[in-house]
Amino acid sequence: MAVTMNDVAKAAGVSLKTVSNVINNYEFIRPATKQRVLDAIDELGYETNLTARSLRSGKTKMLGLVLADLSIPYYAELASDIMKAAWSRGYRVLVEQSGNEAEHEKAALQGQFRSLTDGLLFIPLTLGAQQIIDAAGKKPLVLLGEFVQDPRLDMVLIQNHEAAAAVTTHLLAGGRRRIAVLGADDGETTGSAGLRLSGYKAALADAGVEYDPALVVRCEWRRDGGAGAVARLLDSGADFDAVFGLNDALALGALHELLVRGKRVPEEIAVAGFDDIEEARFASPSLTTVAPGRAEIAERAVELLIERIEGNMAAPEVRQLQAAFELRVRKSAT
Amino acid sequence: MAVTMNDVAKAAGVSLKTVSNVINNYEFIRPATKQRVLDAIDELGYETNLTARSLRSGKTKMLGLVLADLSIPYYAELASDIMKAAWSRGYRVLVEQSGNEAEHEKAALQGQFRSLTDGLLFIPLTLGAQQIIDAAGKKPLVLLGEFVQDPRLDMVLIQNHEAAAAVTTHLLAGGRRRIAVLGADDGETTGSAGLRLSGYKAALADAGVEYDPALVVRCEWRRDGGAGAVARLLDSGADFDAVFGLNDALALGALHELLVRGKRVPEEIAVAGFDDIEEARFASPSLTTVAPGRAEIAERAVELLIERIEGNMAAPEVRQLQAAFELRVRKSAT
DNA sequence: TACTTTGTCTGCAACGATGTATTTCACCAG
DNA sequence: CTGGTGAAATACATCGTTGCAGACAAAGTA
Repeated sequence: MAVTMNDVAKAAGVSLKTVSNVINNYEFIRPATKQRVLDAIDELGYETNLTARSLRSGKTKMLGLVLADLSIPYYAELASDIMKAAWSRGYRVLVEQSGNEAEHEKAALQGQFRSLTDGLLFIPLTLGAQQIIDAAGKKPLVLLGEFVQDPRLDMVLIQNHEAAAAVTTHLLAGGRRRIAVLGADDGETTGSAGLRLSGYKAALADAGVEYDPALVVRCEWRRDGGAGAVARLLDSGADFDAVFGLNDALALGALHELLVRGKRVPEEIAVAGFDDIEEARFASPSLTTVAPGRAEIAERAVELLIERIEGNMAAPEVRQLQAAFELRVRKSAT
Repeated sequence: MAVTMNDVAKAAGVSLKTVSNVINNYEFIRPATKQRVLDAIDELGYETNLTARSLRSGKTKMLGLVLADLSIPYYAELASDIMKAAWSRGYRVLVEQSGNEAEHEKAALQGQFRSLTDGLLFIPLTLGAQQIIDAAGKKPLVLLGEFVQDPRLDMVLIQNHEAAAAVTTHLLAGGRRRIAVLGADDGETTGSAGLRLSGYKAALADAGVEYDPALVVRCEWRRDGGAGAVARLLDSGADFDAVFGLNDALALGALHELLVRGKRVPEEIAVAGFDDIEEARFASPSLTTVAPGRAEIAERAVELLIERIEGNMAAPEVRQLQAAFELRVRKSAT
């Protein structure tokens, strides 16, 4: 059997509660007593049973993180940052993969996953604001960067519109006029895709360049999606001199397909992405993209969530933060 | 306050214990009673408090996973697979990033992290077998794929030697004779680096090609490490017609640097890696590499660990499994 | 009829910590 | 010497489950 507080208490000749007090840094303990307890802890190799503490205190010191899939580089990198941010504040992170399915997202918002965590960081992909509000329990919840915008929810936002506009403006400045967009529907206006598309449109309008819906291609936000979309564009004989992948995976897939097809990048066709994943820097040619402020998002989201958990949840003023983005100009679109 | 078993019991007009029995599928319960309890659960929206269950039962239904960093694609992809494998068996995974530091690895083996999990999947990078055995508690532990080999520990192994030999043989078959190796020390014989290096040497020997220590470059197993290593090779005027990165990140970094320097790949210099991360398929040119059986490793490791957790731990026969590997020939080295 | 067996359900204690309320004690002012 | 004060330590209940032992019918056996 494991060593318990009781064992320590006996060894140190104090009450169980005093041991608890020492461990929790209770203010009023005589240094001598404290030392005696500490020695006993050392000697017996005692370690607090976190499960018991959780049951009693109602806190687990764990944050939940719901994302589509860790095998997607952007999420993996974000998760890594979030775990570090949480760790430095004494929290652990329990990751749940939604696989981009509504059922899984809903399950993560409610249910037992919640009971294991003190609060949730959630990157919604299929659920809308109302569904989230309906499904979510009472525990703190912070939405991340992507899909949903709603005045009733705490969130840390990516500047989807502005950053996409910046990318587009950069392509336009390079003399490109026929910029294909990968990963959106022509009519889309909400979610990451919609917001980024609207940024693209706004930049075109600013530059007096006409918007051509034929250059907007719907596909999965993965490398193979990007590759397939570009293949279809080329096969259809569409005329374009640049490709804007709404995330880096799309852009990298497109880049690959273009090169395979013998197109020169950026001479014939420029390519730009969105996310600035590590891979972008080492692509050949290196990928021009926009860094949405991943580290800042992780940091602020964790901070905000923990504030909600530990602070008076009574202060119900919704907080919505925006991360600063930064254009990263590289070889694929100079 | 949350709904407890007691509330359900009252609502259903049975004892608390009966509710517990229903939830745990105890055999002898009259269907009518069972239904009444189930209805009450539904009506009240009861959900088991996992913390309380853990405290009482001593099981958390969580597996720990210790790896260097989720931002490294291979680990992220492996983690994703592991989480899915665990999920399908009713377990969750709690990830801990060691940051490749001995202190963190040790901390994860002992301490509170252990108490949150029923067993541990561990990818050791700095700790040796003896240190692991000394540090580890009594809970089940399965080592993954990489570093350590020891008859006293359960593990699922990558065929480092054989797979590296296969890659080297492939390069040799393509007519390459001066194959640089990135990510190892000349003298190294243990760990992933040592084992892969020895596979490389063996393949050379088999082909009657002389081993040149000057072609073995030590560096960090990251993209920038690979890029830097190749840069140093080129600057030193070394003569080589192929590069074998001991993992894909190294190879991709090297590939990038070679192309930046105007080398033609694979015509002048072939490049091959190890791991077959998703990114390898979409590099330009696509990366020849070896798939170490990631999905199988995840599956078997989880299976083995859960077997240890749930089975009689009394059966102390150490199990060491090997995953099948597969060479993936692509454009960077045909 | 009396006694076991089987099925169904219940009560109590316990997992290992923390919150609240309370007690003990030392110290100092009046 | 008493009373008041605050520091230091303690007692007890409690968080929400599950393990264990037992109660109590109904059914089977002798």
